[in-house]
Amino acid sequence: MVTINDVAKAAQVSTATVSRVVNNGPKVGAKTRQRVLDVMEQLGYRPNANARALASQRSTTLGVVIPELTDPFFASLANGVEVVARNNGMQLLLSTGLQSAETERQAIQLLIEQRCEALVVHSKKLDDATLLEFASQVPGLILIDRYIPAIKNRCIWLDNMEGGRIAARYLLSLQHTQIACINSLHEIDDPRLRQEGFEQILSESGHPLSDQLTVRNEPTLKGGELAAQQLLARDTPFSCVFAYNDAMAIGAISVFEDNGFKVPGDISVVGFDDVLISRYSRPKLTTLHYPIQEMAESAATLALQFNGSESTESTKCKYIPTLVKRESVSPEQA
Amino acid sequence: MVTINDVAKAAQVSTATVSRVVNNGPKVGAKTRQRVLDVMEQLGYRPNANARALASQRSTTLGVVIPELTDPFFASLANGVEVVARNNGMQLLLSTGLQSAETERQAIQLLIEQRCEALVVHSKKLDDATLLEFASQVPGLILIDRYIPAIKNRCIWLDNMEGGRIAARYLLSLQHTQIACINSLHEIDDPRLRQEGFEQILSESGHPLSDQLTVRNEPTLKGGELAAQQLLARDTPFSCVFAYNDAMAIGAISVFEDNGFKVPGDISVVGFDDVLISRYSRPKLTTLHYPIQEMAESAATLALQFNGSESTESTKCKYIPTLVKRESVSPEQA
DNA sequence: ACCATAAGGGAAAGCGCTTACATTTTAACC
DNA sequence: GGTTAAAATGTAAGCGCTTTCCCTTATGGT
Repeated sequence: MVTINDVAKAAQVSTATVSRVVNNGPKVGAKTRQRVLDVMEQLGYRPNANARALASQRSTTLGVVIPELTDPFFASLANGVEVVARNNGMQLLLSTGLQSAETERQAIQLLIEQRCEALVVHSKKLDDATLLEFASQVPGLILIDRYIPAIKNRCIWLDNMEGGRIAARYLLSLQHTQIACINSLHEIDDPRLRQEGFEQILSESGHPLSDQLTVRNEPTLKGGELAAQQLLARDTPFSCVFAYNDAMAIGAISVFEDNGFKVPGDISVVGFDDVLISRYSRPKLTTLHYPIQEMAESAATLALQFNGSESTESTKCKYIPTLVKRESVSPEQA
Repeated sequence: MVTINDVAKAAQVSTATVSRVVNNGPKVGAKTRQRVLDVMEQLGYRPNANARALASQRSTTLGVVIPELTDPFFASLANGVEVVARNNGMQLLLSTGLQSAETERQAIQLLIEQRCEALVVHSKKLDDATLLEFASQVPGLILIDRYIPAIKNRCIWLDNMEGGRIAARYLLSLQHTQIACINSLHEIDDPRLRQEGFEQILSESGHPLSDQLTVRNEPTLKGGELAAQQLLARDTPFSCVFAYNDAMAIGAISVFEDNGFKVPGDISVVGFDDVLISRYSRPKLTTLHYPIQEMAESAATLALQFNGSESTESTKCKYIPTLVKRESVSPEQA
């Protein structure tokens, strides 16, 4: 590969001047600049980002850790970070955590080794202590979808509990009283918090959530199908269900319909996340919008400025999901 | 950040020795190694990947260029590359091309500047000449979903025409004769080739594709809906449609059903790509499986070995889509 | 004991840049 | 034309590593 030296020689200037041209720095005469530019073009010069990063002590990469790329939810998250990277002329370095603490740790470490300018981390498996440790080592590290009080201004998270409340209020407002809940069985905060908020409102309304109508399963399409079957097998009537996420909701809907229940006619279903498929499904899914891309963008922006100055405490950290009414919920018509 | 020098000093060895330990190199005694390891641990040493890349002239990053992250198809592609990266202890550097020639070019250039060890590029907008130019500059550059004869062993592509043929044969085998086609209006090869293969078989069978039953639109859910409406408005009866991709297929299905046609009862629909949503849709979509993740893995592997030695011509470059029969197609029952 | 040999470890020269500082050129003014 | 300040360019010291030699010790054979 042609180096800055080759360019310097060919253009009969010092490497310093070439460097200035490359970085659009000042203090370069118009003629010289043009000559250097021409030589660069002609030689096909591509500055070595590694050397640049090393010499300048700053890099043009933005790192992001997500569990997996193929989940549309995380793809949106990565996308949000990518948008910010692009807007700042940076590159996206992506590592997947694959749902295991050890891979999550490795992913973060690798990104640190790459000396990313900033890091947006989605970690559910690593414990607070480990994350705090990383955060203390890396200034531009921001956690997304996670809340750790000690570094609360470096966390961007969704108010899951409020999400549960919103769903509950909505269902109650439509006169539903026999309410079911399909939750994830993963041992993370989200399922717990969503259900907690949900139950809270139901209890307050005098229609507490019945254990009979609460089931857990994998937070996937398949898991939703199984959960729906369990629910049906309980033989306790219900007119609506609050699902942990859109995938489970859609899985559940297909089982309900296969069993002769119309959605939303006989059973209303509300999902969570509002990922793309909720718009593709039939009926289109009523769900809680999780503004993940927006959150990711804000996380990345925050990460970038955190790295620079420690100021600007103004960023919004807590996001509230919003209800998106589509076609999978109707008033109770008993 | 603590550097190799700090470690060397603390462990009372030279940086060369530390380097050897880090790289698991030979020529370092067991005791020394352990001492260095301890110091590294204690100081929280993280080798600087940029410096490493610079000094060793090889990097641990694998670059990938895709149009966008949020499209599940491309997410799978990126995922395939990520898998290979992970298996080789490397990192994924991702750039999106955003469907424009200029951004595609920039994306590639940026990755070159990062000195990725290998590059998997999905480009539809850049012309052959530009791509050839890049390919000649970067040994480890592989094109995916694209075929350029001059560098055919560095291309991994799908036989779109054969895909069209397979769809056509299948539909014909079910006695369909009034056949429609919903295609993408993008000016790239894929739509053209798929339709070409499709038409070829139909013509051979004596039931050539009618212009009346061919419509084009954006290759999206919305585009599929619009296309279906156009088709319906044509007032020419048809019993099945071959859609450009799953999104269009699903969009079309919803319009058909909204207009009182049962799928597959009245109208059969076959999609293309077999992305996740095709399994979430109702009815589940019969479609042509595009083994994009597998192709991406193979592309990344190829890219990596190309970079090393120029040998191993054995890689499979052409992939054939396979028919996945699900629920959106039934025999003609006229 | 003696020397050959191998094994462990160090010195130092880069890798391709950036950048503070020094130097030269140019332009501007009286 | 001479003086200066400003503008343009060059010099060179790193950035944090890797890696080639080279040197110092053990080791073992005789």
